Amino acid sequence: MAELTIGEVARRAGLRPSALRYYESVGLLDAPRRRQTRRYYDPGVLQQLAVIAVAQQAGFTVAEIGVLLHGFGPAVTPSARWQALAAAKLPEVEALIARAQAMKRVLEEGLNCGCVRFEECVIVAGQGCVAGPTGSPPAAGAGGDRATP
Amino acid sequence: MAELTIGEVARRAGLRPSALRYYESVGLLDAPRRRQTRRYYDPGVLQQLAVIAVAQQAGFTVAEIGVLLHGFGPAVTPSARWQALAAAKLPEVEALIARAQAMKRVLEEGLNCGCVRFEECVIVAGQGCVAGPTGSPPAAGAGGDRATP
DNA sequence: GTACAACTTAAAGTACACTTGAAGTCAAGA
DNA sequence: TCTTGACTTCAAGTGTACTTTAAGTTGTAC
Repeated sequence: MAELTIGEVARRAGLRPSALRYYESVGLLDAPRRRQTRRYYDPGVLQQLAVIAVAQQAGFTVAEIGVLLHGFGPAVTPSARWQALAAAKLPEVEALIARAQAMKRVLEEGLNCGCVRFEECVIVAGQGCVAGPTGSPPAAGAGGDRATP
Repeated sequence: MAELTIGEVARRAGLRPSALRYYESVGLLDAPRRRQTRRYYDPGVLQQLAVIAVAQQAGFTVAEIGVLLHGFGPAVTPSARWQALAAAKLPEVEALIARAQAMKRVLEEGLNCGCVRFEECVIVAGQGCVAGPTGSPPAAGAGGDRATP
């Protein structure tokens, strides 16, 4: 059983066949050999898909995974590519964590807020709620201006 | 200066005029009065936009913000609506934080990894890297099967 | 030989929050 | 009056990672 159909690969990898065709079309996966029109894969493709899965779990986009797998030319090792990309991605992920934690704080303040109308609630001004049982001042950043579009 | 043009409101709120028209079209913003075809806003719209901004920072979608502002009928106070929605949203945000922290761990393991080829690196198998200076075992969850699509 | 499942392609669809473009209207200053 | 900039509507486009659909082909079991 050295050959796998696309359905078999998809089932083992927990993907849909359409995802495998998509990965092939964007260059993440090498084109497998064919008989007539059908694709037949070596079992090693499952390892490649595992690499892709880990990269996705790390937050890389499909385009970035393409660079990870094939970018920078053959002189650069995969490990070096991963490290270069990971070093660039880490601040993004840290920013995501900070944003999500800020969301959580806003939600928790809202849960503890006793204001009846939004307008009387100073959460809106970025200074925490005045009427609720929580009086803890939130993180810095005066309200009013959002990120420039 | 009791009236603001759409450009003026947009500038003060840090948005584009198109965003205000979009908010109006999906019901987040009341339709302002018009002279001829042009929109003229009361300054109070800035407070409404601030509420929308806070809700967005809390992770609510535009549809959810619509419920927040107008949903459940008039018998329910805005505060009660916020609390109902925030209680439902909090687990989502906590899951987002957990996912992002998992991403960060994967990236950091990769940065400390000394493997030359992906295939020799056991990060792929979900057990951390064997060759690198870090020997810390990662979180649970055996590799192989991803979330069902 | 026939039925049926699994495969093939290309194009379009999905979700979200807007933005962009085209073509036209309006207000204000010189 | 003319110009210029800001506005109007409506439709289509953006980015991401795929999925879905349609229409046709192939492999396998009976």
